[in-house]
Amino acid sequence: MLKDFECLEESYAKEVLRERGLRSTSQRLAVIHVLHESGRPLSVGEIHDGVRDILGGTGLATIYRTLETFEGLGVVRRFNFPDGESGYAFSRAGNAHHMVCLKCRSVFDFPECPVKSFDLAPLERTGFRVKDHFVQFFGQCADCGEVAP
Amino acid sequence: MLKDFECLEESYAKEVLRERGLRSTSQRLAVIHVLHESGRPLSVGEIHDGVRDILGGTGLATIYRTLETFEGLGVVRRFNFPDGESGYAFSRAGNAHHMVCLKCRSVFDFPECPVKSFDLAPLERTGFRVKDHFVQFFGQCADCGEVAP
DNA sequence: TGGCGAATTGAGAGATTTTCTCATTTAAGG
DNA sequence: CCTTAAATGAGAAAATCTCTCAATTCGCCA
Repeated sequence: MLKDFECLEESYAKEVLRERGLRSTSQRLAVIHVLHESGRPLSVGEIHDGVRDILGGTGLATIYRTLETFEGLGVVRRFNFPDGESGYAFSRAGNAHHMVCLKCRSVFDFPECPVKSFDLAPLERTGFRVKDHFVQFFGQCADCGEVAP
Repeated sequence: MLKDFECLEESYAKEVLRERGLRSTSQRLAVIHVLHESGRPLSVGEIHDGVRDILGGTGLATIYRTLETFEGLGVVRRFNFPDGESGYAFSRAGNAHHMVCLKCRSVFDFPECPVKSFDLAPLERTGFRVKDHFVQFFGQCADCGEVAP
């Protein structure tokens, strides 16, 4: 099952699961597969549908559990769009910097962490100690820009 | 009603509502009042409880409608915490940069937009056109830092 | 390869959250 | 004050998420 479709993302997820002593079930791999194929964040319902297309009757609870597990592992990330919608997408651990196309909703990773060039001095002068950050840029991706400039 | 408690936030909300031809109802002002008093993002339930403490029986639907309205006006913003929780807090229009204390959950505005110092060139070289950004820094605020260094 | 034990899943009930409807109330201009 | 359209309340309905426990499946080890 799924062998013909195995992608880098699935191999990566398998490895992370094994490292943590968790099992690589067909359901978990199917979730990764669906997310990878889409290229944009998917809702729980969309993921559920996608997984059922591959595996047949899959419980909704399993989708929720799988997303929770993967989010904890840093393999999947939840995105919140400005309009209140949200979805899940594959994401290598630790990558918290994204460009989100407002038109096609695709998500692109940054070439490098942009926060490195942020001037945090005035911020920390207030006594706040920065431990983590989350950065999203919204706009229009190259493909959508060409179609409707 | 509420006159004795009127704060800057309420005046600001009133003004924004008037500009758009929307009414300053006691429910809407109470929502602002509750958010202002708390200083941290509140859940819909917490806001509902807070408003009922002031006004008595207030419909939950009104809270949802009010938050939606205010979010559209940029007066209120929804926050999504790393642990999946979320809440609403007062926020001047356009301010999309926040420091969130992971301990007390307070939200602080930035002294200035940190993205100004960010070099967008390598990013836009990929064809992506940046139109908006959303930046959150997570860490420990000055108060929480003193208590538990 | 076959079997064991623990992790994982399925199914559906249940809890929670959000939306919707429409009669009633209320803000704000005249 | 009066009028009128905006806004609310109440509860039903829809959507979303969680939980439980018996059945299944993965991964290890012989």
